[in-house]
Amino acid sequence: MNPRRDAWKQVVTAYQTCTRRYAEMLGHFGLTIPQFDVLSAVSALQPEALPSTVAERLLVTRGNITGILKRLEAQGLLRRAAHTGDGRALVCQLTPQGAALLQRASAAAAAFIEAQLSPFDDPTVAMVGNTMRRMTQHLMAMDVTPLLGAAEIRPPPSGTLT
Amino acid sequence: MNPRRDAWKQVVTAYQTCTRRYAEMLGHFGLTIPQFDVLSAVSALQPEALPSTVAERLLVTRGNITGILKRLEAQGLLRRAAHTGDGRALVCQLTPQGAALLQRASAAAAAFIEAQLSPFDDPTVAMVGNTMRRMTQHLMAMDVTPLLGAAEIRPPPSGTLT
DNA sequence: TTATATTGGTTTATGGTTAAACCATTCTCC
DNA sequence: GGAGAATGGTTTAACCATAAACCAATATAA
Repeated sequence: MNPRRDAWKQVVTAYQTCTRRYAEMLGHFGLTIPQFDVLSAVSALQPEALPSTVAERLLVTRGNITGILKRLEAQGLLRRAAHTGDGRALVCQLTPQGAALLQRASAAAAAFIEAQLSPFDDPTVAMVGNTMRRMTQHLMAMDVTPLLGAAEIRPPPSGTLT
Repeated sequence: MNPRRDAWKQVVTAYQTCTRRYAEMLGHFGLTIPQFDVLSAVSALQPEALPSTVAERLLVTRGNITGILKRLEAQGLLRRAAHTGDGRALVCQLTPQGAALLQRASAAAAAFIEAQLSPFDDPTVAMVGNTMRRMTQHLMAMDVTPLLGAAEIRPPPSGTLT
């Protein structure tokens, strides 16, 4: 119908399709996407990978990271130890198994993206990337209040009913 | 580092940024993105909006839809009634409040996408959309097994420890 | 018709996500 | 040194999502 809106819909569909295939691929390593992302971040942030730094890097909340780290630790892929010198902080480190798994999963992840982009030539990829970079900038600066009509009188749902 | 992989990263970032702002916008109407999507689907599927049809349209599982419909019904935006003629099926219908809310939220959603795309001219938007459409096709057909190295010997996590 | 398969919907278990409240520790600054 | 702010981490409540098991009703087929 609207060709511009439809184009954005194609972006959404491609992203979602990619995410499904990517999750399927990482599943072969026993990892979810967030678990792989956290392992990667911890590895990249050595030797001082604090959970809060990982959260900031991945653009998620601290509370989110807590659970993922807990599960990775339960799987023996990662250890958390008290930070010497700051009683609040934890330091995360990959176990040898975690490091080995990450290495294999990272290679597969890189190959996945290569394969995903393989039908497209460099100028096309660059043009898409550049457009998306500008779009992110624009989205972050965008003011949504003028889009709301006179309609935001609805209170957030109060009572909780399962 | 790798310019092609970085370009895809820009797509991911733009999508995630868009999703955050979009959720923030719909929050002014007391809706989450999945709730808005379900309301839209139910409206579009009148007069025979079965939960399973909604799930198929939104590319999510049936079990997912159950909970969202329950919450929308608890908010008085939607009703579920037994299907006359098929004892298994339910028929979903928006309440007057649900229909009114959807109309206002839909207008805002359309305006959001317009605003999001406003910095870009038609050829640019069309090029991105077309590339993404082709990418979706390619992703769906892609075989991931050759990307796995010799590494998928890892069993899915067995024991459950919170 | 009766056995079997399919279909529509829900539930359960696991996991990701947020916002908000909270605790302990550290930092700032008077 | 001590009051108060800021920081690192966890917990809780709410929601979304999946896969798998399950139930009831319908459809298929023998």
